[in-house]
Amino acid sequence: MELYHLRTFVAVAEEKNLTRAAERLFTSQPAISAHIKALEETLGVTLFDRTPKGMRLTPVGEELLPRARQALTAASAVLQHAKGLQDELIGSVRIGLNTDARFLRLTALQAGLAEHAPRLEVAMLTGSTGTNLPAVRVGKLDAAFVTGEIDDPSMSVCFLCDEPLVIGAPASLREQIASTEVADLARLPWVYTSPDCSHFAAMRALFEAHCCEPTRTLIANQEDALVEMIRAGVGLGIVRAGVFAADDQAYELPVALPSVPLQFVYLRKRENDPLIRAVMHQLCAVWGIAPPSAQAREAS
Amino acid sequence: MELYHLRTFVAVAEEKNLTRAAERLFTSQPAISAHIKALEETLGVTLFDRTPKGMRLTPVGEELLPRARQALTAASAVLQHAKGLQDELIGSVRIGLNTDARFLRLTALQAGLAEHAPRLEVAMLTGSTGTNLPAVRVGKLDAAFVTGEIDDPSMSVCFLCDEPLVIGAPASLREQIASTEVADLARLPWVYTSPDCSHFAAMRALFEAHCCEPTRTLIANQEDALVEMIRAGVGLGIVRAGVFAADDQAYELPVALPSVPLQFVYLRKRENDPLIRAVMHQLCAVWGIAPPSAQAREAS
DNA sequence: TCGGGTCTTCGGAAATTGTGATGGTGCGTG
DNA sequence: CACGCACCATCACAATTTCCGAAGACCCGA
Repeated sequence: MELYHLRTFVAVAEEKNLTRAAERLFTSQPAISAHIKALEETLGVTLFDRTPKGMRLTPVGEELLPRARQALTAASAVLQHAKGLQDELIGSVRIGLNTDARFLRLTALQAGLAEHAPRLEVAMLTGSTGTNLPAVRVGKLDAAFVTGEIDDPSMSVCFLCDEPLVIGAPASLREQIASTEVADLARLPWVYTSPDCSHFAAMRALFEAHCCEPTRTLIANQEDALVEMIRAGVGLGIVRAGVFAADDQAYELPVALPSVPLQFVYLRKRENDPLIRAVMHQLCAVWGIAPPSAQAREAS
Repeated sequence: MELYHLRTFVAVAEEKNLTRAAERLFTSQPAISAHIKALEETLGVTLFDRTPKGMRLTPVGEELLPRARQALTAASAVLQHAKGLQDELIGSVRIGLNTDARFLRLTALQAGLAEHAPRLEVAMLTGSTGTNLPAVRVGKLDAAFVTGEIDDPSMSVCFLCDEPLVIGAPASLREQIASTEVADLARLPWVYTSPDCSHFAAMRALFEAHCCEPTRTLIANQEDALVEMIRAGVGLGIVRAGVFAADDQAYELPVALPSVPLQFVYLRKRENDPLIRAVMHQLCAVWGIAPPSAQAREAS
């Protein structure tokens, strides 16, 4: 038994006439006849009395008709519901963070997503550039914020802004910092970041340029831990410019450092995934960037 | 969209694997793949994520799955319900009567039908041989009791018993009835039956045999009307033997009359109709007769 | 790098379904 | 009463769909 049997059943019951039912279903009268015959055979009952005036439901047919209608309704409900879900994003998206929410403009991103995909659950998961990248690769994250150059052909990278770096120093060390010569600074204690963090590369570049190596004190792989270490007086460290503004426990040293790019990454093979596209659309709106599709159009 | 699409959808969702789903549905794996693909296309959504480990429902698929199940359940409910109705008689049967219920053993017939076809509505419609026959012919009745020989090849006739006839006379005429010679009786007033009643034929035969014609007074085409006319003293009449037993307003004359057969008739072309068969089965049980199928077997 | 598992795609075979013509039947009408 | 008409059933054949087995692509774990 298939749905077309039931559709024919209902049509014939309503039209009481094979020919009209056939017209209504855009097919031929023998086809309709065969449907009814087949249905009667599989059900093991007689649905219609054949009269010279047409088809009249038997009591059994009368009793089965509402059930057939119900089945058809249930089937079309699947279709109906699917149409409703057609362009709606549901499920969840996991986005990896690598620094504080305000700088990443997360509230705006969240607001945009909530408006355009109200049933989409958004998970913002704090991490770092070093943990986010592999997480995106293996699918633990759908996308992530990272800093520094990404050289991975399987990743799509979206540049958001340049992130100026500074050397942060604890207020408690202010007296020991006589000069801002790098060689002098290297003799003070430093708080390291983990090697896969872009700050680490910046630090290495700084000291290599001056042929010296800083005193390694402690490794922090989360930015907030790094910031806290510096404020607590553990040592110097490289942080994003501005984090110590209006902070009386730490301050920025006037040393020129290269900036690192803040970027948003996701797996390149998912660039046409509606979920990714929706996130990118909102993200680009928040950051005032042309969306990837527009970029692709420009490139072509 | 057809039911097999939904069946496949559910099977794949449960097995999470095309190959196993194919085995469960006794078909090949490419067929299953095509079903899912077609369903996704008509629904306009992606139901599964294809992974190297198998098929995993997307959130959309997850949401549509229960609806698909519902549709399948509704469809199988049609089948289920039909199976239940398979051998059950429902609707109504209309049986024409031509004389009183006790003589026709209707309570036993009704009891038998009620037991074996509880959902069958039985209508016992009083009439007469003359009205019952055409009613059966045009389908106003499904079957009927009639008396007298039936010569109609389109009818199946089932003999029930011989019905002895007598001449009934009102007590008020007792003194005027000197002899029971037919010629004498013919001079008295008579209550006629309608010409299509078997009693009419009996009456004609009686008087023709004695070369006389009775005085026609009134025509009654319902047996109970006839009986009442006689009891009221309107005239003599031919009735079934026994109706005036223990009646002080009328009595039977000791005149030999031929008996007429009581029969049960229905359209021959409906002899294999389950409704007719059920009625005949019960009727034959009530009257201690071999059912028509048994008769056919004996004849062959 | 290989073997085993997955899903997809492909061409051709098989089954199903649909078509148009034809036949049988009952009904109403001239 | 015969004819035409409307109806459904059936038939042979065509069109479509569905199905199958093989081969391809991909990923994972060994």
